[in-house]
Order: sequence, then C-alpha cells, then structure tokens
Amino acid sequence: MPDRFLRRRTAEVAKTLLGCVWCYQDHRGATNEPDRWVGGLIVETEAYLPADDLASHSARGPTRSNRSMFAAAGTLYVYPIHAKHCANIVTEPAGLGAAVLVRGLQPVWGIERMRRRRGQAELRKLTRGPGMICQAMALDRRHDGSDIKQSPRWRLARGVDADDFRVIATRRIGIGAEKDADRLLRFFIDGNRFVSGKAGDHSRRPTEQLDG
DNA sequence: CACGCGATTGCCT
DNA sequence: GGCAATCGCGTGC
Repeated sequence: MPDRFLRRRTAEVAKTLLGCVWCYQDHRGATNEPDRWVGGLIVETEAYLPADDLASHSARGPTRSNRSMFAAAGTLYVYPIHAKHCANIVTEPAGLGAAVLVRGLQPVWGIERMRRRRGQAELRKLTRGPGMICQAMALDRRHDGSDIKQSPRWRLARGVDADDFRVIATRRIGIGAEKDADRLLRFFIDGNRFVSGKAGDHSRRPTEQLDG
C-alpha cells in the first residue's frame, strides 16, 4: 500500500481500508507452524479526525499515551481500555493527530493461533470488535508507535475489490452525546459477519462473506 | 497518591 | 437489551 494512501483524509482512508488485507507476522507462534501470519480482511473501521473531533484521543493535544497518533501515517496507535487494547492506523500528514480504528476483521491467516489466544473456537467470536482483534493478534502497548510501512513483519495490501461489497456509514460506537456523536464516521461492509455491535446493526441484508 | 472513567466484552435476564 | 468486571491513565487534592 503506497504511503499516499494513508496520508489522505481520515474518513476517506477509513472507508477505503474496507476489504484490505491487514496482517502481522508474529514470531511468538510455535516453530513448527507453517503459517506465521495472523490477520485477515478489514471489514469495519472508525475515523478519528485531526481537528474539531471531540471523540478523538488527540482532541486535547499530545500526551504520553497518545503521542503515536501524532506520528507519521502508517504508525500504529495501540491504547488500553477496559483491560483490553484497541489498534489504530495513523493517517494524514504527521503532527495532525488522526487515525483509523480497526473494529472488525474477517480472519484469514493464523486462525488456530487466534483461537488459542481468544480461548474461543467459534470463528465469529475471534475478531468481531477492536478488543478481540488485539487479543487475537496479540497486540498491546508494545506495538504502540511501530510503523507498519517500515516493518517487514506487517502487511497492509489491497484485498477484495470495492465493487464487490456495499459500504454502510453510521455513528461511531461508544461515543457520548457531548462528543461529536452524530457524525457518520464508522464504516463497515454491509452484511459481513465480522462487523461488531448488536445484530441488525451490521446485518442490513443477509449477504454472504467475502471471497478471496 | 486517590479517584473516576472509558473508541469493550461477555454473561445474565 | 442491560450491566458488571477490570485496569491504565488523566485529573486534582
């Protein structure tokens, strides 16, 4: 994925990240495991904008914990919440404080490792939500600040063609009324089983999963 | 240094 | 659909 893809406006990046391949080569898997990658297809995202976005962690400027949000596009911003973690990909020119939260992933690689880490066999319960994704991919604060464009252990690439699915935009999840809650900055693939939230939210029509 | 809360999840009714 | 668990971080005393 070219640098300029992530340097664009965050809402546009969040939308066009849908259907893309996102995976990580973790070296903590068993040695005899042929497939050392974990990851899959991005099916749900949220945009956190550089300015005038009260919901964004960057809204009140850089601090020790959110500083990677102000780094170059392609940097990972991983933060802890409710004893779990959420992973973001930084967007826009460096210094602005914008990122895309990855909320839903269709598992493709390292599924057995994801099952072990999640303590859960059911495919649908592996990466349906930002906290689950980090647990399944074993992402935590140690990954905060790493640059996925620079590291050979990360891959972000074109996956499913955008013509093959419909994108729905909604309000972001878990944002209080006083914090720009009404803006349509959550994007997901219509009907995909790995979109988080309550049923009916992600299932406007009962479509099949992505191919390829 | 104490306290309160959150871009969540999972269990319960 | 409601609510408790859980813990790192920001805020304020």
